[in-house]
Amino acid sequence: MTCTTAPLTFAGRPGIAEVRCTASDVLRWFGLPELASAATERIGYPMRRVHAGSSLLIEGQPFERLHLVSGGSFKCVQTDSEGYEQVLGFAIRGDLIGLDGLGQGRHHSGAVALEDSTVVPLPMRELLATSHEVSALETLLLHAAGVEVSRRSDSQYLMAAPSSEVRVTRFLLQFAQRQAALGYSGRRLRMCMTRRDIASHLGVAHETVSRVLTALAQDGYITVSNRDIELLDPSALNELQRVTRGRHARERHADVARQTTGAAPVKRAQTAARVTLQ
Amino acid sequence: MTCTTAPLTFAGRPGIAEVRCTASDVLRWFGLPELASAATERIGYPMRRVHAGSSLLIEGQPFERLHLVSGGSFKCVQTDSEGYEQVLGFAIRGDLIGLDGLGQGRHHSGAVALEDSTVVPLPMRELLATSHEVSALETLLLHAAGVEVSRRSDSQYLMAAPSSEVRVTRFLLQFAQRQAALGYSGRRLRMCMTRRDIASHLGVAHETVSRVLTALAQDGYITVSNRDIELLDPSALNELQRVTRGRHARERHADVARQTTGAAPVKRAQTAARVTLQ
DNA sequence: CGAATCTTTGAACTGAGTCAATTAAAGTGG
DNA sequence: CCACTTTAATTGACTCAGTTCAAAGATTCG
Repeated sequence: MTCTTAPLTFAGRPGIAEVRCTASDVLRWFGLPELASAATERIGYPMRRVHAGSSLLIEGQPFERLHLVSGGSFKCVQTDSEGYEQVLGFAIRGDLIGLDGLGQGRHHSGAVALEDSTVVPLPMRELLATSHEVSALETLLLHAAGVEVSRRSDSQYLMAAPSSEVRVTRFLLQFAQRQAALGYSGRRLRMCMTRRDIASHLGVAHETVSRVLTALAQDGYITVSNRDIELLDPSALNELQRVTRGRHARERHADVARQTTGAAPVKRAQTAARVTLQ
Repeated sequence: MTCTTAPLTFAGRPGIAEVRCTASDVLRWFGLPELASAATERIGYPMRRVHAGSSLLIEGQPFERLHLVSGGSFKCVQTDSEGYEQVLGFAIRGDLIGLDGLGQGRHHSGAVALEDSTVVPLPMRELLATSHEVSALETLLLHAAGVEVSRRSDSQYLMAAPSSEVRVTRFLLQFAQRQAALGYSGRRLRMCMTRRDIASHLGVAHETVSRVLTALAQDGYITVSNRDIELLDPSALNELQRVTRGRHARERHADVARQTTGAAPVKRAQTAARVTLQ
């Protein structure tokens, strides 16, 4: 809930010089290192810490700056009139938060830190002014917007999946891919969000997320240890994920299960068999 | 599938001068009339016709221009490896199509005309060049990106709804709102898409869309005549739409049904009664 | 170390998906 | 303009995946 507007010092200790970074750093974190130049090297931004659980952005707030996540992670949420919190997505290092504000000058969604995190607040006014001289920043902005739209498409694709098993699988693969793109392991995942957050994002009950994860683990596709998930068989997961609405969803699924029967433990194999028999 | 790249003449008749519009027109259609100026008046764009059922954009195509819908409507789709067509959204007059291409320089989704339509193709290269002098175009671009992100959030909210009844209701209300914003009636809706398209967008079976619509009609909330839908009781629909995951969804629903019992025909009232009794 | 939150698991019920069949609408071509 | 085909929409019957409710572990955090 706290959202200090005054310039923050690192670790919240006043008197210590605040940590800063350059526009070049921003471009590199965002994934456009080739745009860094002497000009961007001269532009500096202060950084800001956000503690686990506190809000970086609140819905309805006027849009004044974007935030680049330089460390940690966030969930982007929209709270409806009943108090239900819809998770729209998760932001990790390199992601820009707040682009929805570009439309109406007001944020339509909030952002909550999932762990202690750091961001680079980028004042829009300044950014726009500078971008006329330094075209790299203009490119950054448009590129970011495009990436955000694409990412939302992916989320829509997630949520449209016919079965919750497919939804969870798609989510795992997408998350793994993003981690891999940052240079982390695409197999050993540390999930920074709760099951409830995942459930909200996928549009299912949180118990279902739990059940699907244990089911996938029983099939030998993954291992689950609390928030640590390892993808044992990404290609098999890829098959699972492909199942779509309309065409023989169950058959396909059975096929996949059958292929891995050797590795699949008893309980789950029965399910597959029962399905196949019909 | 056809996607002519050569400059088109109106109604496809060669020899007739092509229909053009100015950047001022574009700004007005998009909803930013206050940005039109003498400068934008001097910038001209040709327009293009797209026949019902043909593709304006194909997935994977390199991103070269945005398209402003000046008449008609489109569905934006993503086709997965199994051939299943996921509808990401619908574009009507004033909407910009193709913003997802800003990210990777390549379109991740396609666009298909739902009826005979007209668009204004805006070449990105030209747009970027001009925007350095005419800031209205820069504003347009950023504004459009923000609106697009917000719109996707709305879609995610749609798809996350716990029951298909809520999903369809939210969709109707959102669609009505967009029509109203364009100056059309927000009550009498002409749905330009098929039930299947709606179903895909909401992540439900197309039969379910049909059933929900007839159910809503039986309750007296709407009337349905093929693609013409009239919202009889928007405020009641608003109540329905508010139902979220987790808290007494059924109770709430029953409450709503009870309020309108007077107007509600027999069959549906029974349903409500049964629910209330539990 | 206790409180709170998160996670898992079980049991029961039902909403919505699938399959199937009929009706309606919209094209198509003679 | 009217048969004919094709596609869209509705409706019914049946079944199961997933929600809800409940309760027991696990983990985190003051």
